[in-house]
Amino acid sequence: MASNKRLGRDFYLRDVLEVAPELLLKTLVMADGKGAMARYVITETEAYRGPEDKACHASKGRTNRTEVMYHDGGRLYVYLVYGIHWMLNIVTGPSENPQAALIRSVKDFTGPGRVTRALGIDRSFNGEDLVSSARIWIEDSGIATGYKTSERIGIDYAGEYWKTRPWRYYL
DNA sequence: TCAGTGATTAGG
DNA sequence: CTAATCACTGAG
Repeated sequence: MASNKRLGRDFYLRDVLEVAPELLLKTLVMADGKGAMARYVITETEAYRGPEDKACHASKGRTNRTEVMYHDGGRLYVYLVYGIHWMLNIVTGPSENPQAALIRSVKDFTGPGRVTRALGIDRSFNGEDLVSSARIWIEDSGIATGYKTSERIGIDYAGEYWKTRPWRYYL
């Protein structure tokens, strides 16, 4: 029987290159506070890894915006891009080690901006802790899987090396 | 193919 | 204060 159990801190404390692919097929759960829960299976992620990664916001240093990425893994990093779209990221790794996994798609909602629109994610979720939050968390479906990889999308500015890292993971 | 949109950042 | 940039999307 599938475990349907909330993932604990240890899951998120590992390197983003381990966590990002393992998020595939896990279930993102949203509770509305009135007893209703919506469940979304994660189908596409990307890894952003440390100050050296020119595509990672932490490559520009520690700022108010990037502060949450310096926390222990398990927090959410939510920011607005192009003035329109909220991006949902899961902070990974130990503290002082800025990394995050971008949730690009869940089942039925393809594209990071569409995911947050469908789920009602906005800046109020920035910093939320998936390990203790009453309104959002991730459950282990107990299903193992294979996956594909590719270059990350939308980071042409990062230069040839970082642009070509195969850090996008999808089913 | 390309405009929209506004938070964030660097710089004067 | 100004100006540039942007981990995207939908319309045409």
